[in-house]
Amino acid sequence: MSDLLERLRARGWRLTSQRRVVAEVLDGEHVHLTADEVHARATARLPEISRATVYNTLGELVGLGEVLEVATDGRAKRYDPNAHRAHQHLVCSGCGAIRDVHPQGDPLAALPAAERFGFTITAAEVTYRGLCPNCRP
Amino acid sequence: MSDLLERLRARGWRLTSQRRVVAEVLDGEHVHLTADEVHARATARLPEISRATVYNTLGELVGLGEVLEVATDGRAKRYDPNAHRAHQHLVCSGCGAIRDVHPQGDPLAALPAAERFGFTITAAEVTYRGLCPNCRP
DNA sequence: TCCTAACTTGGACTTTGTCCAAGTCAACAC
DNA sequence: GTGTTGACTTGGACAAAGTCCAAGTTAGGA
Repeated sequence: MSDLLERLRARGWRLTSQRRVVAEVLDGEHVHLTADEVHARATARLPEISRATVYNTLGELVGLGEVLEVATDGRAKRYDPNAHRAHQHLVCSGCGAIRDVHPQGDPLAALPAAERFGFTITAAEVTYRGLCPNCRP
Repeated sequence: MSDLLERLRARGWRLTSQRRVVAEVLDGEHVHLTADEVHARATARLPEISRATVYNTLGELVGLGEVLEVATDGRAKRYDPNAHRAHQHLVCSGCGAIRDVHPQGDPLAALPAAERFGFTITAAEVTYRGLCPNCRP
């Protein structure tokens, strides 16, 4: 995590307490928080941090490629700090739990040229849906 | 499309002019309209149709499996009437254009049991991202 | 220690979607 | 046809998620 702060400083980021707290909240594996959840956890450490700053900081981290934006349900976006290892997501249709998963092969390879309609394709995002052990009937 | 109206009637749907108009607006291939776009087009044919009815009707069509909900960008959901042929989506990062595409193989097969964390997986949604011919620099 | 551009703040605003009480009407029975 | 009724529609209020801005604050270089 301090790696992250170092990288950001190296890119000219001004290291404020607000940004530090947001970066700390987003530390770990299988972290997929909404902006509001990030704000709630950040507030626990820095009570006066504003919603606008959380949104700004998340947007900057996404722009820098340090955090991924994940839209699994059409509701609030989620922020995933695991940006440096390619992965996909497994989502429980019952409780909304999210896990990072690593499918075999390159999902891009499954799309033949004839199905690309002249697009220059750069990424493939896969969302697996199902029921987690706790939600299974 | 009248097939659709027949199927719906057979399931006990009351066939109102509002529902008919929404179903007509959602006719075609590569249709991925937001609820607001559906409302705008429906209003052109039936000026007094309300937003609430458009949302209700779209929700019912999704519940009946006649229309798919697609969340490609964390903004407004899109509604895809092509629900009876399995397909994935190709999205232009520049202009937001969406195409239905048909990758080879079953994306579910790429996820090994060890990566399923005890989930019962029922679906895999793939979003390919890139630039369409018009948006390429 | 000072300066200043960059950052943060709170609140207003927008977009997208949901909910509800009251009014309307499609479809069935006759 | 006509009447009846429960399902459907409506407009407006409300909620959730996110954006924008002018004014105040501050990190970090000089």
